[in-house]
Amino acid sequence: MLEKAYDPKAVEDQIYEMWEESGAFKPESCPKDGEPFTISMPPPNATGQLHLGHAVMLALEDIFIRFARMNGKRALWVPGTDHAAIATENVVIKKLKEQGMKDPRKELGREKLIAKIAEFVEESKSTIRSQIRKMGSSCDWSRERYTFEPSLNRCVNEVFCRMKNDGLIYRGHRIVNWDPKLQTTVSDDEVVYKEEKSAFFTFKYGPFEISTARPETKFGDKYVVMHPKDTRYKKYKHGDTFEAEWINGSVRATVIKDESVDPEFGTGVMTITPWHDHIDFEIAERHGLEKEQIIGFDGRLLEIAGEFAGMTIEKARPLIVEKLKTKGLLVKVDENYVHNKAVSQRGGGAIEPQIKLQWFIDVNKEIVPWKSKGSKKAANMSLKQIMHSVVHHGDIDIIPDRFGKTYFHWIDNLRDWCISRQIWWGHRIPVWYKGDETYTGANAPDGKDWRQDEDTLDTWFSSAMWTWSTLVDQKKAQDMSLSLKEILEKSPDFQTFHPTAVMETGYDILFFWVARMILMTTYATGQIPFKTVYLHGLIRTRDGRKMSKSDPETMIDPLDMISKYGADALRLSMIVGQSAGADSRLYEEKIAGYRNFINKLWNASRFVLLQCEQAGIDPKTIDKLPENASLSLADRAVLHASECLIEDITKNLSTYSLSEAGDRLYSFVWDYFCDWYLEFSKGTANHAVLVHVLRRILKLLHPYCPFVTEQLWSQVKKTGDSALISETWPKIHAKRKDAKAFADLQILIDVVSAIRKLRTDQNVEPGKEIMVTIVSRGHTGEVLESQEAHMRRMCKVGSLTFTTDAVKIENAASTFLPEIEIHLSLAGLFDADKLKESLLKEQAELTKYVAGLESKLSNKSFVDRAPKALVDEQKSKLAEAEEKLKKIEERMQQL
RNA sequence: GGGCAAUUAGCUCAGCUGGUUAGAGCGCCACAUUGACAUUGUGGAGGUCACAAGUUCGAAUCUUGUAUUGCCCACCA
Repeated sequence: MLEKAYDPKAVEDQIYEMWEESGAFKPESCPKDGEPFTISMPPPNATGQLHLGHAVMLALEDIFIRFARMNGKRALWVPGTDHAAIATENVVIKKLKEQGMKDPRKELGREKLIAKIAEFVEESKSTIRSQIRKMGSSCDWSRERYTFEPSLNRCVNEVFCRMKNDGLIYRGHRIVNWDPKLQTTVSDDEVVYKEEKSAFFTFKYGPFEISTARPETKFGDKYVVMHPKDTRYKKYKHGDTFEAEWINGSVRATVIKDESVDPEFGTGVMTITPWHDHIDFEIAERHGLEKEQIIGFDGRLLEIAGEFAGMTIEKARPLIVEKLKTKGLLVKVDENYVHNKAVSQRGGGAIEPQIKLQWFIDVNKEIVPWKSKGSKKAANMSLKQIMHSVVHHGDIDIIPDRFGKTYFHWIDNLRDWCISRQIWWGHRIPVWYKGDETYTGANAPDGKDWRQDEDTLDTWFSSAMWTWSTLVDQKKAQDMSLSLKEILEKSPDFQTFHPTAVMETGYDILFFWVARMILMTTYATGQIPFKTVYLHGLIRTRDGRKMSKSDPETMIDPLDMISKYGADALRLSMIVGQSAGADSRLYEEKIAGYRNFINKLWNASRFVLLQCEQAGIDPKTIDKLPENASLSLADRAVLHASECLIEDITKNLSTYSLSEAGDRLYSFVWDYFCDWYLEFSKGTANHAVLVHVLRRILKLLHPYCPFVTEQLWSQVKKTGDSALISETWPKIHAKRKDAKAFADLQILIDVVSAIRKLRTDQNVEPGKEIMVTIVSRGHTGEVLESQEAHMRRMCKVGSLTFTTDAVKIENAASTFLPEIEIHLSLAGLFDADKLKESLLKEQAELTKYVAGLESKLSNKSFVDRAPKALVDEQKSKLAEAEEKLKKIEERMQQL
């Protein structure tokens, strides 16, 4: 027999092991003719700890995959980890510094540092793996991949080379986001802006006044730019030159007219620093102006700064201002100027735009042949256009769809993607140099002195291939005689399981990752990476704040919660009540609430088993259900309800409405199955129905709470049935539907509730037996009479009298339902005042209700225009209410 | 500056294309408890659905505006 309370700790690990050993996670265990259904797990960073973001992702994907598996699909969930280039290198360098190394990059050199990082990653990976298991994730570990393993590296190199040959990857001097702290470039998406108050200076510059928050960049400024239509500066012509006294002496400056200048801002005139500002760079490009580097890659001023050369910006800024002031060039200072400072998302340091020789992906070159399903014909498109097309034409659905708009907006503003990074941990750029010669390929060409490009690729370059690079055959991927196309053709997994079914991830990486997977996969394979994108929101604290590592009070550690409440409870707490794309709040009481639910399910099952045991029946022998005709009212009603339940849950899960389905299951189990059906079953249990319905519940609930359902399944499954994970999804039996029985039982439930309320109103002592007289006619009367035993037990009623005639009532509390009068006799206990009070209250409510209905029904427009069924319904409701009101009035008179 | 969303009970949230007297969980109050379950049961209190106008026979639901909050994008030198 089961323990009194469910103890997740005692069973979860064992069950997981059992699943894994049984091979149930592999698609090979699914029916051979099943439709493939694939999910690529967004690979957690190999360095990290499992956090709530991962937990919610794992829970959602596991539900999708288990549902698909139980529905006979060949379900494959590919797990893996990401080498997370910058993030990982940072973590390891930080650790090495803590261990006393001053500059690990210099001290170790490239080879050794990479080895150190690799070593560290291997350790962390096993932590992540075990944490993923703790969540109950049914992913195929035999297919686990890593973004930095040889087969993926091959894919990266192949795609890079092809893109370069197609002219989609180019190398050029462009302005990029330089992170002086991490000593690397970062992409536009890796720059975040922080509001900052800083001094805003206005200086004299020749005949003009110019303003800046960054005087330290101004050494080389020799262009003043203004709007061509600005009348204040009409007398200056484009190309005019003038002498201006400046920081280190006089400079010769040129007037430039450009429409990008806002005449309303400041003086309407600005000087430009093309080397260190995106906008200035564009202006300079437009007019063919000279560009000069002012700040070095180490963040210090260069020779051009004269006496300030070698200083950091922080140090130089006040000195430069001071110097300009003594020269009489400082006009004013606004100390309260608020501007957005560009900061590195990874390193947290300031971003310094720089011009640098870097590798880029051209997103505007229209040379890739593509045809969306929804579009008429194939055309040569740019990567940008393909990204737009597949979502626009519905090849890919985004849930929730409002993110489609955000996605399009992002694409419209997309610039060429800088893919090179000056770090060591990552896929090295497969380009080789020797003198003026360049060679593109994974390996150096024959001959001496070929040097490989020092840079590595943006980590998202390789993760962008995740859905398919994880499916290539690893051996074939090492065969250098094959092209990428041939490798794909000879990879059975790729042929079977790609495109994947659904990509489930946080909306915060829609641009970073989802968009880039679409870009890379359509280009490299000619296929979309996934059919559906399901985006989940951020998990926040109870008061809506972001959980952050720096504030441990607010952090909820999923592993703590699992050991405290079980993985099932955690999963439910993150899924039920949350909708796609919306942030949600999580706190411990919520998880505890779902733990209670799991325990409720446990005990309900325990009750069922106990009933079987007492009757000497082995639940495992229970197979077929008896015919409907031989079942009790409650049995038929619960079977009907369970048919409806299957319908709803199946529909909701098929449309990714997980919260609705979870909520429905929760209230079915607790409010219907436990509170009513099991109560009815006490004394007159039908073991076949009990076990049958419980089995269904376990199946339907399994995707949500895999552990507890699997454990209970082992107790109630039919001999010969497999583990629940591999069971088939329940089918609907139309024959078992019996809406009439369901409605009849509802009458009974209403009566029982009404009697309970009377008891409470009258303060009837617990355990005290009471007498009840029920007046009802026709079918209702028959139903009630047939359920006498149940009613007596559930209401703790001593004697129950049924009659079809009105009765004379004295010393009784009364209440009225449609077609039913209930009188509760309480010799010596009857409190007329209390009854009066509650009748008065009910009368008042009812009067209001009746008045509302009457005015509605006397409204001609309503009667004419509203659907007839609605009008009839309201009419009968009115009649019912009026009758009830009459009865209450009569009863009041008697008192 | 541009865009997207949210505003319903003390708290966290449902409420689908307009139609019963607006729901749930937690919390609160009262009562119960050897019974599958105190990780429980029964009953209850608590909401003019942010505000205003409009469309409609009828609005939490549709339209417009206002306020507040949150997020994303751009970034003004």
